[in-house]
Order: sequence, then C-alpha cells, then structure tokens
Amino acid sequence: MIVRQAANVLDIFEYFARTKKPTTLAELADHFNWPRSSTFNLLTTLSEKGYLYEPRPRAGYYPTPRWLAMARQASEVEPLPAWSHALIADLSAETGETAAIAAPSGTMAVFIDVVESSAPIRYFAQIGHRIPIHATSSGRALLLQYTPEERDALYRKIEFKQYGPSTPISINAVETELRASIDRDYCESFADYSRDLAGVAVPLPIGDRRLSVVVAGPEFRIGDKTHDISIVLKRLVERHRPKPG
Amino acid sequence: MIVRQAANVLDIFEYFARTKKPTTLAELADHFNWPRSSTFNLLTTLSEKGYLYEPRPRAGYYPTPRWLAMARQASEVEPLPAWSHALIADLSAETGETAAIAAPSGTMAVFIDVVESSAPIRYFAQIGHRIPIHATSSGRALLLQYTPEERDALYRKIEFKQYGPSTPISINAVETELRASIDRDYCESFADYSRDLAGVAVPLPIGDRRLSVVVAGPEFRIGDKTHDISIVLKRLVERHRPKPG
DNA sequence: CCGGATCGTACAAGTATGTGAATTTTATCG
DNA sequence: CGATAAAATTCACATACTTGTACGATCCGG
Repeated sequence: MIVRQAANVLDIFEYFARTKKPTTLAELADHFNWPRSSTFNLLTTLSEKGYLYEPRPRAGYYPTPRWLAMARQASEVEPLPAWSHALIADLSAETGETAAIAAPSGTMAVFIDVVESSAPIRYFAQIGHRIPIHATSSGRALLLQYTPEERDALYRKIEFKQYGPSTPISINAVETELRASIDRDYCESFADYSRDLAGVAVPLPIGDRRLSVVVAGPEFRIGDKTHDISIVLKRLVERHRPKPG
Repeated sequence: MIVRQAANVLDIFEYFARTKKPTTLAELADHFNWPRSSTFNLLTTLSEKGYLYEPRPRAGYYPTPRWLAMARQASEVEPLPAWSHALIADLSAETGETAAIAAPSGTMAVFIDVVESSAPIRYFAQIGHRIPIHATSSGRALLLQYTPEERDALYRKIEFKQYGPSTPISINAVETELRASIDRDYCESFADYSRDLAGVAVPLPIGDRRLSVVVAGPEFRIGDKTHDISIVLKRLVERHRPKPG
C-alpha cells in the first residue's frame, strides 16, 4: 500500500530538484492538483521539520540545505567504492551510451549510480529508477548471482507481464535466457521491458553485494553491437576493479 | 497541522543519517514505536519511489543515492555564496564557538549553514534548526532588517512565551531590545530562549536576502566577551563580503 | 533436521487525517 | 485610499489511513 502523504513529500522534494526555483503554495497546489489546504499542511510540516523556509510571507518556500546535510550522512550507509563510478563514466564515454550500476530490490532492480550518455537520443535513466529484475539485462545480471533456490523464491513473487514483444513471460523463459547469457558471457535485452531500448550487462559483485553494470541505449544504435559493447564492458571492469589480494 | 506520514518520512530519512546503517522493518518499528504494518507501508512507499532498496529479503533496507542526487539539485534553488561558509568557518576557528547563518521563516529563524565549535562543551546546532525570531540574537539581527510595518505584522503572529528568565514577552520588550542592539551595534542574547546559551549576531544581507551571522556558545564562556566577539564578527564579515561595485 | 520463535505480509474495522467550503488576511487596481 | 481579487488559514465532515489480528515464511538453537 502506498502511503499517499509520504509519497507527496518526495514529490515536493523532487519538484524543487527539477525546477530549482522557490515555490509558492498556490503553485504547488496547482501543479499537483492538490487542495490548497492539504498543500498548506504539507508545507507547514516540512517547514517545522526544518526542510523548508519562507523568507518572507507569500513570497515562496525555499528548501533549506538540510536535505543535503542529511543526504550526505545517509549516503554513508553503504557507499559505493570510488572506482565503480569511474567505471561507468569511462563506459559511457567509450560507448557513447548511458551506463549504470544496478542493485536488486525484491522483484525489481534499482539503479544506484548512473552516468548518462551525452547523445541527444539516449536512455534517460536516473538514480533510484526501478525496473523488473527478470525483464532487463541489468536485472538478469543480478539474477545470475542468485542461488537457484533464491531465484525460485523470487519467481514466485514476480508478476509476469508482457511489457514488450520479447518479454519473458514464464519462469522457464527467464531461466532459458539466463542460460543463454552464461553461454555468451553477458546479458542482453531488446525492448524486453522498455520500448526501443536495448541493454548489455554483466554481474559486478562488490564485497558481499550483488550488483551489475549495464550499458543501455536505443535499439537502433546498440542493435548488432552488443558483442562489441560486452568486450568494452569486460575490459573496463577488469581495468577498474581492484585486484584481489 | 502536522501531516503525520510526511513527518515519518523525514524521521526515517534522519534515522539513516544518524545510524549510518541499514535497517530492518522490525528495527524501525521498534525504534519509533510504530506498528509493523504501518512501517511496512512506509518502507514500501519509499522503495517504490526509489529511495530505499532491499538487496536481499529480510536483510534490511538501504537508502539509495537518490536522496543525495535530489538534494544536490534542490540545493541549487538558492545557493549561498562560497564566502559565507568561509566566513563562519573562520569565525568558529577564531572564537572557538559555533557559528551559523540564519534566515527568517515566519516567526522563526532557521539555520541555513552551521560550523560547529570543536569544544567538548558547545552549542550543538544543525542546519534546519529553528528558533524563535524574537527571542534569539540571530533572530533579532534578522528583525533589524525588517521595516517597522513588517515587524508589526510579524508581532501579531508571535506567541510570546517565557522560554527563559530574560525572554522578551511583549512587543515593547522586543522593540526595546532592538533599539539597544542598534545602539551597541550588534545583537546579543543570554538564555533568552535556550538555557545557558549566549549569542552574538549581526545582520548579513546578501542580495535581496535578509540573513544574519551568529556566534553562540555557553554563557560562561561568552559571558563578558560579547563585545570582543562582535568586533571579530564585524572584522570577518568585512573581510569576506565582496566589495560592492 | 526439527520445532519454537521471529519476521514479514494481508486484511477488515474504527478512527485519525486530509479535504472542501467558509473565513480571514493580504495584495492589487482604479 | 477604498474596493476587488487572490491568497492563506480555519473548521467540520467524509475518506483514507492506521492498527490489531492472523497467517505463512524464515530463521535459529538444540
């Protein structure tokens, strides 16, 4: 169950991140189609908690740097190593496509680091973006790191939906694709989940964390280059990952 | 009115910032005395929005870097100039006390930047921390920048409470203290709001923003040094603030 | 490897909470 | 400066949320 008011807080937060401008009560209420009164209550709550302030009455609400101060601390919970960001930065530079690091979260994969392509037509991914774990290359690169038992447990929770023409819609289809991935030594997907989108991914275990790296972009650019991309992918992983011992 | 679930989101956020550790549903529920089921709903909401993820079932929730990514963007809404942080850093170093920048928010003042003293006994202030505008030195340094009309409007909203022995509990008391501040050329307060706390502050207009700088610490250390501190305060403001023209 | 304890998840009833209309306050224009 | 419009704020009711309960899964100690 979605807790509406919890989601609303995040919506306001993201609204500020997007617009990068102060905002009045009326503006927010109109934008989200919220009643003025509810918007007022939300803004009051955020202000009392020290996350917003109103330098002068009716002239708009501003976010305080408290968001940043807290986020900085919260991001120490489980920081990624510095090299993983360098890795996707290089990957994006060499391939010209968007590169990302994904982590599992239930039946979903979450992007926990992203470097976007600079191409005008590109895969627009964001940190925190979630995609079905079984219907994406980055997701399947995560599944490869699961034990068969863990995969079984997960499959029972997945709601198989036909996102695109090639979406695997059964446990068998997924397992078959996983075996194929092992054979070719990388994961790939063509519009399995998002239209026109192709991806190439490999597992990237870090410590005891099961992550994956993915390069993704429009099918027409990635199309027949998945093998070449997988070579670059593996070469760069090899270069950046610290040698054990 | 406080929106409970909105506040809860921030509480969870701050919990991660404080503990810097992943957290299980049960742990959170116990800590905040929330029912498991409500906690479950909240965590689900935060996960679906991409702010939390659960790498493996029952092994705990982790914050995603999305908090940080959004906060970075949101902090571009109204960035402080670089010199204002340098100012309070120097201030804190020279005085040995906590220094901060405050902004008005209704009848409150909010700290929007803080450098804490390194002394073991010190004023523990945080970005986002709110204090009554009329009963603190930093707040009154803000009030000095208001027009008499604006102050009048504000006074009507203030609920005068006796926070400490010297809290000004009437409009007159506040106005008298403001005139005294003009005469001595800086604002000061001794436990007007927080017990044992003394502060020295001056206005710090930046652009069209009405801010203030404050040095605050325990009364026994600040006590009779307020004048000396005000000298340092004004000297450093003079040094850091870019010359007009 | 078994059994008890713990944890996560679903559900339905009662109530706190958010909403919409009414009121007050502030800004704007003639 | 007074009238008008728009915004913010208050208040009472209907809705959506919380919560206790129950079930199933998973963990852990013996």
